[in-house]
Amino acid sequence: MCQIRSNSRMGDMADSTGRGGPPAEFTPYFALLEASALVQHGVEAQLRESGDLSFVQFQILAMLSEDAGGTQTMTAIADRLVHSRSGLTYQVQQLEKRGLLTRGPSAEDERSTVVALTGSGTALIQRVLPGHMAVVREILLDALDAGDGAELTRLLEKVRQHMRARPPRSATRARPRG
Amino acid sequence: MCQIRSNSRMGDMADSTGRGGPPAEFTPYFALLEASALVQHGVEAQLRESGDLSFVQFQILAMLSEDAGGTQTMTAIADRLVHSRSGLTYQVQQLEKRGLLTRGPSAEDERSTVVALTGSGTALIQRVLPGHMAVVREILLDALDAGDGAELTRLLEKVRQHMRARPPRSATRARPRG
DNA sequence: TCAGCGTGTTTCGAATTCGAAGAGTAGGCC
DNA sequence: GGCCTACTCTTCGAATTCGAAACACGCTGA
Repeated sequence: MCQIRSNSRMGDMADSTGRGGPPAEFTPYFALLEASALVQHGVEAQLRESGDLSFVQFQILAMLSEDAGGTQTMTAIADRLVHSRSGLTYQVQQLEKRGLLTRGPSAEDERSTVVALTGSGTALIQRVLPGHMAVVREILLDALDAGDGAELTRLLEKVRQHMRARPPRSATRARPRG
Repeated sequence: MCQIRSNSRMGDMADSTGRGGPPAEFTPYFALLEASALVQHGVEAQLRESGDLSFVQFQILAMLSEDAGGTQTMTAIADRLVHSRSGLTYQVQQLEKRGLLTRGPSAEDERSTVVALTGSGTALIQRVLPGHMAVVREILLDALDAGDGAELTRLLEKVRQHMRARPPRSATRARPRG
């Protein structure tokens, strides 16, 4: 399991072009990517061991388990995860093979596929969840006191809203008019 | 390009097991992963358009261009990126095919492979870099004022050091005896 | 010198990912 | 009704990723 070691020298990137640029400005960029990668790796190991789930699979099951009904359309799931539609189709198929969820037609919109958690799926996610949360605490939250956690959330929320506001660059490109 | 939509309800995960757990505690976790994914997607699109590079490939070239000599061993690169050794071998091969870098034996340690940037590689990274930094500013840094950026860096640095301090969970497993 | 272990890298097979293309439904407009 | 655009999902092929195993070198100790 390899990981980003340090980002201090990455800040010198600006030197390559302008020689003496403001590298400090980009430190949050590298820090963000590195921290995220480290967290995700740590979490993946635990999920694999405890429930033979990839992080993506866990996210799908966890998202379904949030709602009482435990049903979502493919699009609703894809919009919240970082995977392509085709990639989601693949993973949902895998989970369906294992009997953790089912797929069926939607009553409201016949184009849609409704994904629903099964009893096995519910049981698995509930079995995995405590350990998952423990690992998240261990590798991430323990590094922060309450104030830091709130501050980090506030900053990342700003970032999220900023990025959500701009077009995804490759989805639903600017309509010809209006 | 699909992305995580919201994380507010993911916080209810705790309800699935304990019913009424402290979901707010885990908000930084989801916010971190989501923000990172959004940033990375935005950056990838630009790199693909401007230099036909994946994010990983860009990272490799950028890391090499940091040092004046422009040489690194495979392990040194892998330790700083989030890819397996085998994955790094693959990507370095791709870049070598394009003439952006070369591989050769190390004088100091004959087990090592030394990766060096070529003139083409240097030219490419310097051509791509300004646009890359512009996109990073646009999608990430513009969301933060100077103080926020510094604060975010401080928090992520805490997280990084915390995570770097613990064993990677699957590398160099606990030795049989001290 | 030889065995044995740790380290550095690549090869190999399998799993996962994406984008583009295809099939089908929804809704607006004539 | 018929057409056209938008939306939903899946299939397909290609690229990328990983872990385990293989391979090679370096060091230590007998």
